[in-house]
Amino acid sequence: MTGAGPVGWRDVRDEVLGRIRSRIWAPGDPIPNESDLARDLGCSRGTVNRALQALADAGILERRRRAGTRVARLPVRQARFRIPVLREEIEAAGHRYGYRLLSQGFARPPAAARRGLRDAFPEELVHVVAIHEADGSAYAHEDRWINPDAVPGVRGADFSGLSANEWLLRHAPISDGEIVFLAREAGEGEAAVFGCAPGAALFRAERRTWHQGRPVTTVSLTFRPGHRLETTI
Amino acid sequence: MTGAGPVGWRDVRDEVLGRIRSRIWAPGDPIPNESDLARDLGCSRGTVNRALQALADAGILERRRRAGTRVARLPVRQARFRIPVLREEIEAAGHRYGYRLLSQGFARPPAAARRGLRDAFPEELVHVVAIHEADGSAYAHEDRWINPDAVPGVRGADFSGLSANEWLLRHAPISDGEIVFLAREAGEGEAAVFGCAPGAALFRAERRTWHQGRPVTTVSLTFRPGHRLETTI
DNA sequence: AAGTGGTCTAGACCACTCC
DNA sequence: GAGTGGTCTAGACCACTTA
Repeated sequence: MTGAGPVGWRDVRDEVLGRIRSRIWAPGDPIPNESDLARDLGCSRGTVNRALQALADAGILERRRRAGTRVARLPVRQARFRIPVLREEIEAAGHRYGYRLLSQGFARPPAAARRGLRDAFPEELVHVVAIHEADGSAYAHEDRWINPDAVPGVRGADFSGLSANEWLLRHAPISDGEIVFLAREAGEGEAAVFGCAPGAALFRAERRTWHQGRPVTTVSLTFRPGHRLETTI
Repeated sequence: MTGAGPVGWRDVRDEVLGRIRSRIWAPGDPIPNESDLARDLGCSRGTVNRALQALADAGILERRRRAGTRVARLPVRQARFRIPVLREEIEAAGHRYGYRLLSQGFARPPAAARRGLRDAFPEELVHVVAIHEADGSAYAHEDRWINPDAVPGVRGADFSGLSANEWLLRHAPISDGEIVFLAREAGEGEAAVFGCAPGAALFRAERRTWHQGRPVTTVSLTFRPGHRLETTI
């Protein structure tokens, strides 16, 4: 390295990436330790550390104490996507957001919903069904169960004006969650909501969240036909 | 803070998270600057910086120079998922992986595929169609177009034994990419491959990748009925 | 103009792991 | 035991933004 100018961690990252792409360092190969790299690149070890951590975080490098740093054999591609509140997603796309509460109650969840919550939770849960609209037509159908033991005050909440999603964001802390994406054929109800044929392929996201081990909510969001979830690597 | 013991950046992160969850710092509120926090928590500014950067990265905080750090009003949930090579995904699930090349050629892509590649690319592309199997039955259908200008040697590559996916991982560097997930109704060909009814809802991932602005490959992966993409928040 | 986060440095100690 | 990455520190300068 005889490059001029300041050396930031992004420069180090790009330099390392370049050496990997040009096969100077091939998949599986060890790369020099941080101190040597720092001397080589003309910066401090801290800067190299930051760059290599970013690359390890992205799956390009594998690092282990004492064992050193290696180029990953099969670079694990990762993608990340934001999960916006539906209202923001719709408004960001330039459409007018609408919300219609179909039902709000207190009931025993069916077996399918119970399975999703695992762990312990009361017999009866708050059940909310609603439609999110874009420019007046149905955008997504929401079917949600909320554990009142984990969310104080949810029994008295009114979800006719504010969606349960946004209400929960403000009132229920969350520590963990999982999401499942799948394709599903429209049932009679969904066909009516979306004005499509029964059996049409719909995109669905099922989300379950916990707070410190206690199930908080499980929600199933079914999107109108043609919905696409886009993300960047 | 009168806590004893060493203060690591994870401790700082957890302390800040606790104050947010207990509403000491509510959504939209500004939090103290890094120097004050460091003095308060009994550590150096660098440690605070690392913790706050992690929280900002997770969407919990919003930070801007001069303007300071605030608790995000609508915490943007983010999910991240790994995109494993299909062989690994199938083997990790405990199944036997199989691969069948259906066709490999050189052709003009249809309009739909051309649109996906945007930018400039040659008239004719390498076209690969294959099936990935789990325990002998079809798991995913792959339809891929590869830009020979961006991937030297792809014209002579043989994808009958090694999937194009793995071949490309070893031979084609990638700088950017995008993925789209959607639900789609099975056509005649897919119904035959998967042994399902035409019109069944199938989960599909479309991925496009570039290297330094040049399109490398576009691939459409259609999964067998019932496929679920799972991820963690 | 001034205050904030972004980053680099040089040094240090530690945890982990492989030999 | 020894070498590696993980992390903390104290200080410094800079870039950006807002008042």
